[in-house]
Amino acid sequence: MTATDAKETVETLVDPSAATASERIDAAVDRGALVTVFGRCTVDYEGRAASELGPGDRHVMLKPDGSVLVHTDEGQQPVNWQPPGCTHEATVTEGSLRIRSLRSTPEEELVVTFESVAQVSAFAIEDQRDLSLSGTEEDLRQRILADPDLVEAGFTPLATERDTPAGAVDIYGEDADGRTVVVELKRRRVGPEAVGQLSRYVDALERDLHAAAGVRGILVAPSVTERARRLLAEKGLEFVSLSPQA
Amino acid sequence: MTATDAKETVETLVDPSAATASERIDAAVDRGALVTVFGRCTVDYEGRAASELGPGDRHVMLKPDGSVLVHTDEGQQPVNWQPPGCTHEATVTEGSLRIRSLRSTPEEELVVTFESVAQVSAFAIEDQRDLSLSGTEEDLRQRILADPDLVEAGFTPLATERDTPAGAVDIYGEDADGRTVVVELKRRRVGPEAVGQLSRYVDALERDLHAAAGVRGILVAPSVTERARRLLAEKGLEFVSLSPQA
DNA sequence: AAGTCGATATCGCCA
DNA sequence: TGGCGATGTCGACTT
Repeated sequence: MTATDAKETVETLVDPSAATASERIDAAVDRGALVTVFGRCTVDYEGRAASELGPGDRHVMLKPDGSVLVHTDEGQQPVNWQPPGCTHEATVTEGSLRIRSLRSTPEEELVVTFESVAQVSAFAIEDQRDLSLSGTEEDLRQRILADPDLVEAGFTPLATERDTPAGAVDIYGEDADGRTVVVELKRRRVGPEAVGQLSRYVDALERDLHAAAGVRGILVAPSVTERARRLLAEKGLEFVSLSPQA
Repeated sequence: MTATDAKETVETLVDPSAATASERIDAAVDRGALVTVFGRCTVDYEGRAASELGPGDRHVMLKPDGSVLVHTDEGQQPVNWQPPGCTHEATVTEGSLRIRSLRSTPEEELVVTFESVAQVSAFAIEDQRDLSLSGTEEDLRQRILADPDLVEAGFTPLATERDTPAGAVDIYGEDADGRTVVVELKRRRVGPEAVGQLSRYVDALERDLHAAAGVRGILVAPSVTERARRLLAEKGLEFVSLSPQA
């Protein structure tokens, strides 16, 4: 029932007993393997919220960093999970395989109880994880800092992440007339929330600087929704269409 | 190299050739199985953003609903993915297994190229997926509707999800003096963002109702950060401490 | 299909 | 560790 490849990178059990599954899972977790269990199970969670999930076929993944993912046949998101930093424990409880995952701060518990186990696999895994990602808000920031005229002719950035009582402003600067400008960046089309965010920063800076002259607020994004456009107009805020990519 | 359990719920290949892996993956996807592939691979993504991921050991999951998840040894979130609704295709390209996943609206492509394949599994999966979850914002709403005095003595809810030009208000009602009240609910401790949201609704309603008398805004959450507390005070908004659970 | 907002959001950064 | 905001956010619901 055990198949191990030449490099010992994978160990797989098919239809293991609860006792065998439990032993192998604990051993694999201890040696830092990524473990998967497929079978019919129920799931109970209690922590920030609480949930119960009745019987069904699920794919459970235990990662070396202490995270747990319970996946059904649908959805990109797991139906239940535990974040990194948890401790896992596999036991045989009333004849069934049970996997229990605990974390603290906040206290959270996830329990998966198997009615049957079709497969258990343990993978030796190593990864440099050097993901290079483009098209982010940071790329949009760099694009503007390299050429501030993209926002407006004569715009001069003075700081990024400038702190205010309402949070940090993406780009803080001044226009050709020397007026203070707050720029809020979004990598994609935005709705009312982004307007609210910009508005908060403008209010906070006007209070902070005693700027009776007024602080200009510019939302930079590829586009805005109709509702957002109206909110911008009502607040006297501006919009400049720009994408992270040229 | 093939192990199939009595119920044919799982089919697993260990160290398959690229050709064998490719065939079995396509066949399994076609029959609606959940497919996992473990091996050394690179990942390329292009769509809303773009990313490249160099060689490393990863666990790839293809779901029957068309989603793809690429997991490394760390993190609850996949390092790369594709949402439900994609079409998958496994091929042998230049001698290597390559899995390509496509979606439209927006156009997005994910390509996983394997240097080596340690294991391929196909799982027959069925699930009712009847998750019962408690401790949500909806629970907090129900708690208040059942006993409005929890917000304030004499508070009368008149509508939930009442629409305004700035979005839908969680609970819309009036106080003992007949003044309009907007209640924004949060299931957990909140920061400046929630204050901005409540503020937007209050502004929009005052404009909408020509309420010169003023609209009261109440944030209901377990707690608020210091910054949020100050923003509430500056905007003349109120806070009531309440959790989803009694 | 697009808009809007909740989420056990997660994740990364910074004080 | 908590606060704060971005995310290829996802997912659910409504229009």
